[in-house]
Amino acid sequence: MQPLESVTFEDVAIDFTQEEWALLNISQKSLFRDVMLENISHLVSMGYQHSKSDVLLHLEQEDLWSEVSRFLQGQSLGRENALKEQEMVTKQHGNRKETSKAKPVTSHIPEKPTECNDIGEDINHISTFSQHLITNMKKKLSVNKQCKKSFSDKFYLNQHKQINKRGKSCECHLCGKAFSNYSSLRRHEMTHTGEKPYECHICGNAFIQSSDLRKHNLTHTGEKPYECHLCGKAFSQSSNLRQHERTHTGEQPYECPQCGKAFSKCSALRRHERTHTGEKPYECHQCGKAFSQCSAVRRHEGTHTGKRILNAFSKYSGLR
DNA sequence: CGTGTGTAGGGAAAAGCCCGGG
DNA sequence: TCCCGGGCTTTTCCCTACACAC
Repeated sequence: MQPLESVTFEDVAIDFTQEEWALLNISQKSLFRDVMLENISHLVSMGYQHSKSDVLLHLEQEDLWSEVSRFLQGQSLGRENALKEQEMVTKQHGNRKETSKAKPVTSHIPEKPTECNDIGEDINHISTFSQHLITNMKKKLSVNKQCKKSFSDKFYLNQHKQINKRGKSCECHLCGKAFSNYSSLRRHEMTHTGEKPYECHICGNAFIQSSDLRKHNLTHTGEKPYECHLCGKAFSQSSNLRQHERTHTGEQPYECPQCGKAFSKCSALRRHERTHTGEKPYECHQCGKAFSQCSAVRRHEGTHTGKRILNAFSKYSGLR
């Protein structure tokens, strides 16, 4: 098989300006270090010959570089030794599997734009921005050793391998995603063009795929074909049933990369992660107090309502 | 002890997108 | 190549319970 293109350190490196670097906390810097070391190890395993200068050009942050250069010195002793050394680094810094297992955050709220040079998206808060940078680091982890391209997640990696195997490629000219056949690409392109050929005759909602429309129709008919064999509860979508079944099985596939706590659903993990980041995206309309959970702010707002009613009552009844 | 808050468990509904098979 | 069914993932909203501080 022909190598598609040679990989460079730039392909796996994540650049921070001093300003961006200053926004990261200790654990984020640590994650950065782990990701960079892992990326370098991928390159080494693929036979990448580093030049010290091009690595250091990208790694000019604090004493991280001494660790990186120790690692790179290890390479010069031979790839095997280098990998052993990297394993040692891995042990020193905990289980990096957890890092690579973390799912990338894909949604951003465009409010106060801070531009991410990596992918050109706008990020609303500084904390979100630094999180986003971390996310981009994580995205660089999956490297296809066969053709030396990097991919955002396992799915695209596997898909890419498939395409390599079949020797053909249908790539979206807008986002670069690759598909195994033309019709998949056509369908995908609709997500960019906004084309939605299947329209619900009841509510007018439109969908890209006929199966999506059928799924949607169940919300009108109230049909719930998926039933839990343990408690009999029914659901309109199989995935909702699976989610429910985890309450019986106790399965908790979503693990917090920071503290290891596991959750049964993705959204619970994301909610939990805000306890680490300190992110409080929900604000009370009355007093501006911020909360990490939507329901917490609503509950809090209820206390204002209660006070208002109490005040009104006191005023009316002459009490005070 | 009551109140407010932080946090987590879980239900419900829905949508987006991809894959494999016919 | 298209259609279809199925599956995975994510999002949003909600209610609730428990622990804890004040």
